[in-house]
Amino acid sequence: MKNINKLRRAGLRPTKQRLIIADILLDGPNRHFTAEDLQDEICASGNYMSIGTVYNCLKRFKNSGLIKQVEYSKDTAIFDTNTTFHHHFLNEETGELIDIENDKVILGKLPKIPSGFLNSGVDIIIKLKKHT
Amino acid sequence: MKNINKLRRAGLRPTKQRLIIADILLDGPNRHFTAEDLQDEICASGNYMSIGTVYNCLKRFKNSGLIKQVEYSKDTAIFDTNTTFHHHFLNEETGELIDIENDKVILGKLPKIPSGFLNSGVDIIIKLKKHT
DNA sequence: ATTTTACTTTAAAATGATTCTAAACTACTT
DNA sequence: AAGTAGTTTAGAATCATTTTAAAGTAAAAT
Repeated sequence: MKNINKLRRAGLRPTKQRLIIADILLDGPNRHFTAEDLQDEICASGNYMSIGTVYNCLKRFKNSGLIKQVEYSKDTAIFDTNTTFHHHFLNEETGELIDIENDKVILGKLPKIPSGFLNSGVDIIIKLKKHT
Repeated sequence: MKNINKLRRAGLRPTKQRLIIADILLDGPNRHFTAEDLQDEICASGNYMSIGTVYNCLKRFKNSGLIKQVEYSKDTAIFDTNTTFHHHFLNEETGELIDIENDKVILGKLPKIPSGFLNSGVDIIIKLKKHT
């Protein structure tokens, strides 16, 4: 149960609800999920949490760097427990995302950054369709 | 007034409403816009169109290849009159998008595509913040 | 240990973008 | 000119997300 410390280190008050979420998200393998997915898992773990709290916690976790949010999701927000700098494959048929670790991609040529601005991050999405 | 032919070639019945939108979108320089932006422009041109029709037309225009939709927009759908294969700068503070033509970026190394799938397109977003 | 204070959770209402519905309309075909 | 298939419309419906205001709880101050 060291998630209480993870929360404290992240500057988050370790409430019962945040610990439930931390236990679900921060120990297992990386994954992509929606707020509703997480609420279902909370239920499956024998707990209950209002959807408002789920959204609220996810926002705090994100702002504290415990999770990330995938930037190019359409209708529903998708969160990501992989907080490293990385990219994604996107299965266009199912919407499923697969991580691409940063060292698997190299940008050989970059455009000139508009003057007055800095490059603050590159997101690459490789869309996939089924091979015929 | 050859937009009537552009619509016909795209397989769209050239209704009054679609022509109003085509005149606004398809003649000037490229741009990024939301459904609401477009409705405002329609008003400014002295016409009226229900927001449902604006959405409906945008969907048809998109499916016919007359416009594109930017894939990684958050809350509001952003459309793009630039139908070439290209990428974007994203001003993180304002949400403003700037096109990056395809030949300005080269991917020097690509990850292995998961087996059973084909690469069906790559989207690159370079986020920008103001230079301090 | 008790009180205080600030932050958190909750259910429900509110919001905002988008889609759907069913009726009225219009472009195209015959 | 008449038929029919596709389109527009206002308004209702939907869905994800945020806000609200009250009740609850962790941490700080007494």
